[in-house]
Amino acid sequence: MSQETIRAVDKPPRKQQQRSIVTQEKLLDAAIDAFSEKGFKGTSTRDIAERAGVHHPLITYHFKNKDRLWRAAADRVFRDFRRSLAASLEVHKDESPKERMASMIRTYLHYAKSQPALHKVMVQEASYPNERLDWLIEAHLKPLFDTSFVLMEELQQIGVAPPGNPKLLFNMIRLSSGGLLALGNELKGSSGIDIDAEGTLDEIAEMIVNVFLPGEMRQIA
Amino acid sequence: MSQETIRAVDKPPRKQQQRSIVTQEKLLDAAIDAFSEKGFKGTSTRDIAERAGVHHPLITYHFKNKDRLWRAAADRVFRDFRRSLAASLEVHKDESPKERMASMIRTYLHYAKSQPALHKVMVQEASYPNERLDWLIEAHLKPLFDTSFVLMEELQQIGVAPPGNPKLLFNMIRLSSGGLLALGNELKGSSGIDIDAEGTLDEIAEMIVNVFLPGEMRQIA
DNA sequence: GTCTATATTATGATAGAC
DNA sequence: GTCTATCATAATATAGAC
Repeated sequence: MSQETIRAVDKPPRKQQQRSIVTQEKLLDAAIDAFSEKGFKGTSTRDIAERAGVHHPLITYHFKNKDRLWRAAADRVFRDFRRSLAASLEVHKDESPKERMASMIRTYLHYAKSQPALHKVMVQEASYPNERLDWLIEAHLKPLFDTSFVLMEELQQIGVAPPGNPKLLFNMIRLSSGGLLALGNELKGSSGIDIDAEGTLDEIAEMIVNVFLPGEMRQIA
Repeated sequence: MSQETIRAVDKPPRKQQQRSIVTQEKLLDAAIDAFSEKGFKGTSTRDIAERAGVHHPLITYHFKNKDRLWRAAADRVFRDFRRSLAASLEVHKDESPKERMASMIRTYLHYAKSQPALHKVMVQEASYPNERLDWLIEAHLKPLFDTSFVLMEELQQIGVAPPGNPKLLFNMIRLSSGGLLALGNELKGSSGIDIDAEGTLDEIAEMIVNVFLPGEMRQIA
């Protein structure tokens, strides 16, 4: 008794809790992969459990049901990405708007390469109206996009980005970037583009900046 | 007996065959919608039969199995699109390369708006390696893309399109266009963009041409 | 060509032993 | 916290009546 009390204050988590966290992480990793590949309906919880190397009733135990597992998986992907993005924005916060947007694009590309679910999950769920999509928009997409729209407008005002609806322009950047990575399986066959080849990612980043932010910067006052 | 023989030469299809075609068309329409929304695995043949207002064993009767129904549905979408594209190319065949590509983009946008499955099916199947994707690439994507790559290079040579890998550039156009239409459900909530609003499609077309084909045409010799 | 009935397998979720 | 056993439902596909 007293031993346990001392341990609880000293070494924080008990062995049981540690193992639980490991199981949850394994399930989340597997869920992210499975859901991004086959969508919510196309994925079975048994498949997820198998990928995680875990018995399938444990999903109910840790996440209550399939829907909550999906949300937990999406949370992890988007929270993770937001952290990467915030770190990148912090590093470049004193640079020009063009440099800041360019580094956002690079961060997005690199994150989406290591975690294709970022883009795939959005596309899978957006393919028909449903509650998960509504939740995704409110919880993650809107907060993420709103700051980008402001930067986009700024870039148009100083003549770096082409004119037109800034929200449309931003979404075009996002869809080009995410789409090229999400369609890796197809691009090799249809276009001879190998997304995994050395240098391809940088080539894509450079081209996107070139196309969407072609203007030279005008000095402000 | 003799009546039937005369009819078979005169009025071509028998009543039975006509009804069969109608049933097949209804099933194909339903299949295109369902597969593009929830992917191959996420769609049940029962759902397709219900949407078509047909008893589900009829799918086996007309298409043998789920896989062949999917291929028949994809065939219809892509064949249809190729016909639209060919018609458009024929109309603009004597115009400048820039005008030809611009009209290709407009054709793609208008077709993908009326038939979102064109883009959605590609994205759904490309999300993980599988046989249907391989078939789609060989049967439809490669033939469709190869001619576009040539035109893209031409546009770069005359300074209309920005430099860089022309295949990458073409895919960016395709993903921006198709993606904006396929993500209609999301864009309204995340970005306040209403894809169904009067004029939005033209606005998108204009912006894509602006961004990807910004150069003025140089006169050749 | 169309339908009902059914075989077989997969799926989400739960109960209860350890 | 983990496992086995199990239930109810839904899926693909087939057989055979009409």
